[in-house]
Amino acid sequence: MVTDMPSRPPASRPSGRPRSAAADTAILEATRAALVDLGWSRLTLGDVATRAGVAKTTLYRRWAGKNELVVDAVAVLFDELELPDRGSLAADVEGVVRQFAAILDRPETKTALMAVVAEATRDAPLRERIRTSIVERQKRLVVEGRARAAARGELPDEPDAGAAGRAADLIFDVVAGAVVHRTLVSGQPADAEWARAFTRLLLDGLAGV
Amino acid sequence: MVTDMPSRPPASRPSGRPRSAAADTAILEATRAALVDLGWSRLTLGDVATRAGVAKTTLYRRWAGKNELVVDAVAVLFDELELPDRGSLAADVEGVVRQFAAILDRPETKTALMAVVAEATRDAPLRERIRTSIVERQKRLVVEGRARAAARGELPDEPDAGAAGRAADLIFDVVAGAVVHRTLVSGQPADAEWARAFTRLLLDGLAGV
DNA sequence: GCGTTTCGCTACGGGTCGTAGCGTAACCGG
DNA sequence: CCGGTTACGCTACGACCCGTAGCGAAACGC
Repeated sequence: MVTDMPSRPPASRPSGRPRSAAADTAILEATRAALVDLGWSRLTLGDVATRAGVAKTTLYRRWAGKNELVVDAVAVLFDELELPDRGSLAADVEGVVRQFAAILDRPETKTALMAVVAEATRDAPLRERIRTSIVERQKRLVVEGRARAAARGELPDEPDAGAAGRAADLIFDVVAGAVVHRTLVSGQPADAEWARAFTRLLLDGLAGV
Repeated sequence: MVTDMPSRPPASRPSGRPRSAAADTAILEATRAALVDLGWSRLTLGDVATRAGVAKTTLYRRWAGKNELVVDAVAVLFDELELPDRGSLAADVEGVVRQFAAILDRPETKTALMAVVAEATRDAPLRERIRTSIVERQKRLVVEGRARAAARGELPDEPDAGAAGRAADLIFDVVAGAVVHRTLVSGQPADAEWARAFTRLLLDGLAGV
């Protein structure tokens, strides 16, 4: 979404014809459909506009380019992420893994996520956009699961806030990275059996197996 | 490399002007340079040909397209991977992490690796090419490190070959995935401190920290 | 020399990009 | 009801890159 809000909260009626909210959702939906049919590289903005029943110029008025559009189109899929309390740290870890795996199983995300990450290596604003709209939503689950485990007494309390943050970052990179690598690089499904084995490894370590 | 070898080993002299080996290396080198300067998306084959001092048609005679070319150009960087025996499992794990991190620190690999992986989700031959020329070279280190640890008695022997293979796959996805995610998604360096923390997590597990 | 294959070069049709320009539509205030 | 303002649909455009065809010249083995 393009955030060019004038910094005036009271009665922010910009006067004039308002942007069609229906067009926004239609465009994002068309983008996901195009990703499924064509993949990242063959996807063109002209095609998306046609699918959405919208003029190409309208698309360019709202998004700077392909990268930003696809990030927004895929980001909504991460809204469904949530972590019900399953009673134990092991069960919660497995729950997180299953959630990540389910999203990465969709063809839209398979082809789009790595592509935008690749683009983000040379585009700081895009990197920030990905961070806030995708990465942080995932990370929330990890932080939440850790807090629960600490409350249950399964993990030692960490008084140092800085160290706790670094630990959460590390665990997040391990969990998300493993699922992504398994799914996209190794090209094999992160199914229930794999999730169980990964959880055991994460909790008990290499020596514990 | 295009492997259109005629299945005739004896005296395979195809008669005619041989392909310039110098052109191959010049093209791959020019590709890496272009990746550094332009990144994946702005890289064009015409530009690579110009940089290499080679006609564009020559490039198309040897590689099917951008994907295949970049995979070959980046693959050679993984040749330097090796795992000197550092005496303990922890030290060896840290060594592997440092090696992966060093390669991912280069701007060529940063922008190229995720891009080709994204393309590979819709291109099975490309996936196989990546597997044999990049992934397997990394995986070798993990298998080797595990064998050493077992010989030292740091890990229990695994008589079942199938289970051992699955375990190696899992560990590889965890190690490589964590480094990749840390570097490219979280956008932070996998430095010595991080490698140490990760190693401790991998060996002792969540509870051990 | 002869056949064969590669090379450099030029040229081309086809596709996508991102933008400009125009007339029309929607919403607001007076 | 009527200007002011902004969004929309449409068309057209130059610029760029793609991938290939066709040519003459160069580099091998025989």
